[in-house]
Amino acid sequence: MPKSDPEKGEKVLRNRIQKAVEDAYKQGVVEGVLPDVSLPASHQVVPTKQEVHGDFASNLAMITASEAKRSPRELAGCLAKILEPNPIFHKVDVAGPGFLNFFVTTTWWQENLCTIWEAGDSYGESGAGNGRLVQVEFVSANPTGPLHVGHGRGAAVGDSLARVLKAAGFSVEREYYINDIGNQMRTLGASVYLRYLEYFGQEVEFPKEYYQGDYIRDIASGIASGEGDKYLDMTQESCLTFFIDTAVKIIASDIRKDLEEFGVRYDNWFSEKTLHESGLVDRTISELQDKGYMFEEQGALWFRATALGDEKDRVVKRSNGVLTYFASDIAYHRHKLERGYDLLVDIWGADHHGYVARVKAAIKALSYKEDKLQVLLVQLVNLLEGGKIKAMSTRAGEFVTLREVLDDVGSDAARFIFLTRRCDSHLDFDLDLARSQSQENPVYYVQYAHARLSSVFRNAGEQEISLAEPQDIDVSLLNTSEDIKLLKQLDVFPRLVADAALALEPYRVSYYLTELAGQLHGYYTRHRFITDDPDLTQARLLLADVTRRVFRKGLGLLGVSAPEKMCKRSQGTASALLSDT
RNA sequence: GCCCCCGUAGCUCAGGGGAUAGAGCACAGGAUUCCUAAUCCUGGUGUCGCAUGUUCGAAUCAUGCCGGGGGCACCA
Repeated sequence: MPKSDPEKGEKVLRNRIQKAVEDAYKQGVVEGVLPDVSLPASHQVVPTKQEVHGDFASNLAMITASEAKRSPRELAGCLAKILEPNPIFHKVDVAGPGFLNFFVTTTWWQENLCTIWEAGDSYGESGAGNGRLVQVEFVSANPTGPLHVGHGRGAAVGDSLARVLKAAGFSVEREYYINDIGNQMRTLGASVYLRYLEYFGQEVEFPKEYYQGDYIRDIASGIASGEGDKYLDMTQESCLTFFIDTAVKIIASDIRKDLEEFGVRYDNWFSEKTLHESGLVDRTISELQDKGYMFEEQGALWFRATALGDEKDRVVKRSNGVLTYFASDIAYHRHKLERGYDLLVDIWGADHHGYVARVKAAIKALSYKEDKLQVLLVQLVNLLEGGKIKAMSTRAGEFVTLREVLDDVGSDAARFIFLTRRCDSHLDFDLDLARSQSQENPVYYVQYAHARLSSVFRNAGEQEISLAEPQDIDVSLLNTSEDIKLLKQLDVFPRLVADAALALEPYRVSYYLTELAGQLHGYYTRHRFITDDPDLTQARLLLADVTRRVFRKGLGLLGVSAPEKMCKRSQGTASALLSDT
């Protein structure tokens, strides 16, 4: 058994093939069989989509054809002849309009398994991010009520993205921005105050625009039982701060608990209030004033966003002297930028897309490059039940909370489903599907693959079979088409993670895992891992071990558990979600 | 009206210059002496919204149009 070769891995293989093709062209020129043209930079060696096209394809013949004044197929034929003897190929084909198709030897894939094994639990990680420091800010829901399902999607996307970035060699921090100041807070405090009065039997008129949810009553009665009736004698104005602070504290801590139950932990909880208290908001505004990015009109102070790519100028301070939230946002992003991150990722609801241009304008005004900030807009979630959309009215406290969904379908199913779509596409979250303990539920499909492999090792343990050192294993026994397909799919993993990180698209991981699970299940029904032949058993256990690790790692990137056994959870009650109808 | 996103199989969606456009669900049939059948196998469907253009090549890029959603407040 040859030792593993550090020169292996999918990326290396591709680069090697690309170089081989280009060298072959030069050799052809020297030998006089190919016309002397400059090799275009657009030459690419790419993985193929179909098996019949081999493992990789080159488009060199097609893109040089017009300059070379020869037919692509003819050029490809010459190249193929030169490349054919290369030992990493067992075949080089000319196909279609002039593609070169490369079939890598099975030996390469088999030996590559040892390379993967040696990477251990770090397999899938890479240095694609070069240690660059990224901050991901997500959810950041106002602490005026519990999180709803839409926030859940943002949480799943943000957290998983952070995990993927970390695996791809970025340093990552997660941040939650708490809007704990401003008009909404006054409304929140006043809402609690009125419920507090009600608690003590006072007749109050509860305005429509106040927060209607029952949780407001809970907070009020909590205050009543903890602090008694001492606020009854005070004016609303004099005790409002207390009600605001208490309500925010309770709601924020509930939000935090919900998120933790969802597997999301933050490095920083950043308070908007502190931006004002430290004077950063005022300081930033006056600096932008000095730079000429501010002007006054009709008594208000405006940020000249149109000078920097936005369609409108934006108010920073209203004529009544009150700062807008945008003023805080400018200061907040400045604060983030000054903390030295190489990249800021903001994850917002799609309804905030009008905000992107103005915040980017602010970043430019602060003399930073606008691409320091990447905004991901997460589209709305439609909750489906019984094939119908459950309408969510944000007003009047009628919404399905994240907690209800978690209690109903569990964190794993919820996270997986949130991560099966690109974030800019609308997501139909089918509760019946998420709840179902069987076939249709995509999360179990992947988890079951992991559980099956775990079960194989449990059985091996019972038979006192343990995995030998890979160098003592004959990997050439992994020679069925299912073996080779699995080996190839495993090989793709690190590149997939790196690409997902660079594209800021964590959902790619769930696609990959679903595909890998399909291959594993197919393998499982056709072949046994534990066989009568000890050598074959060792080879297959090595494959099983590596595959299992990829599942564990991949599920970890989604924040989904990788169970050793599948066990039915107690059926959640559907009625819990219908309480608002 | 202006801006952003979307339009691909009956449904939900991948693919985002490359070859005969894919997967899941749904529908029908089949598979279990053997590591978990929450699994596997077989069966077919497409005007890639429409139209021009860019080129060796367009579902993919550009422009226009049609349709759906969202955004365009001294709101957040």
